[in-house]
Amino acid sequence: MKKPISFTIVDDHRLFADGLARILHEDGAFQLQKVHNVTQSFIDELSQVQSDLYIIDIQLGELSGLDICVQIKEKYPEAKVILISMIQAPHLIKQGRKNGADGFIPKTTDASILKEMVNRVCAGETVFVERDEEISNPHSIELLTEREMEIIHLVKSGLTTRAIADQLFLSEFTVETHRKNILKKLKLSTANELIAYAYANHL
Amino acid sequence: MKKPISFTIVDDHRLFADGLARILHEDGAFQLQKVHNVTQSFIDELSQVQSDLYIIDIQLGELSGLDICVQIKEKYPEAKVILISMIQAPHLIKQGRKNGADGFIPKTTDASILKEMVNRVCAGETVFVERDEEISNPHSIELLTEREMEIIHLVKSGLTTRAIADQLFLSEFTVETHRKNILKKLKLSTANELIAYAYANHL
DNA sequence: CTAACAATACCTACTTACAGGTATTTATTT
DNA sequence: AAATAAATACCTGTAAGTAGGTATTGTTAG
Repeated sequence: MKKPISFTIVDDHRLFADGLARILHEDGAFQLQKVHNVTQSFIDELSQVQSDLYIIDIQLGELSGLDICVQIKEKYPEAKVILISMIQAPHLIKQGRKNGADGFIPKTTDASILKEMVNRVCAGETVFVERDEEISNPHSIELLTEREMEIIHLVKSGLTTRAIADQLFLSEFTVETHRKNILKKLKLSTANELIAYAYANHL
Repeated sequence: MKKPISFTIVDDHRLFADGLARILHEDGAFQLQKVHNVTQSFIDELSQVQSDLYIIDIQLGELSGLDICVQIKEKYPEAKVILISMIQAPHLIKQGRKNGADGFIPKTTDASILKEMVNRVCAGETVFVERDEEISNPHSIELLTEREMEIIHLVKSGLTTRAIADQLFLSEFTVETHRKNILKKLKLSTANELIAYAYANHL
């Protein structure tokens, strides 16, 4: 007889969490807690109820499941964390590993795979389901440096070169250089295209 | 004893569809068909199996559930269609009504609400769950005209004023005027901000 | 009917972005 | 020790976008 495993599902999509709960329930898991209204105050709730396993959606509106993963691992280093995402982008998986997650699964996979994965993670394995299909320019994305990714995030939020330079305490020239290198690497020609690209590829 | 209702779930997120299937199954629904690999060839499949109710996700990667709704309503005018979406934006709900859907529900609602909704829709009602919280500048969005929305879509995809003008057979001046009016209405100052805004608010 | 709105088009002055260079410093790798 | 990559910074010329106007036409609501 296996020992009981307690789960916590963190997802602002109740319908998804409700369905997921039923899937896991079939498998004999209990003490199933669901968290929907994911706010920063969720961190406080963490200290009240500890689970053996946390299943966390990455795309949570305001917050990122990647950050919550870090917070949970800090509080409960022995707890298992599985990240779930709408998209299976390499950079998300990479970041998930960095943040100490025990597993990653895209929402495009099915219930049986999740169940198998949960069992393996609870047994101590780490299971990262890699992308099953490439997104547009995967190679190009890999080429980008840390600093360039940082610049992209700022461009994406609508900032001008001037504003980015101020924020990062850099020269405008430097920011423009980074910007040009980014455009060259991604084979784009304007900042507008870059923003569209970044959103489309969830950079 | 109620007559049996057949369902079809259209969603590229298997995990969501699997969970949803279990939620609906509890309610005594059967002939449950799930469609995951949603491609344009799905239209062909439609002619093979007819359901009483179609539950369709709007965000399907390449395709839009809004389009599939139209196609289903054309083939089976008597079939019920419920749209599901990650976001409860007014423009999506509006478009859903236009496209003949019988209901709309955001993923943030829970299983019990969905069940109630399914029952009501099958009974002939139309049920549109409106947004329970406002997104950033809801009033501003309403102010936008059809043409302005069209321009936004093109700006959003990274096109320049010149390219937009060519595509719409307009003068560059005209496009610039629209652009300025959009920025004024949304209280933004650059195209970059507009793109970021459009993506963030799923315009 | 007429006031308001939407869509169209033009103008000038100013700001920001882009293309295509060069160049220095630091850290890492061979 | 030399080569490579990353991050930094600068320059010039050209292209594109923004601010703040004006103005005409057609349609719609009061």
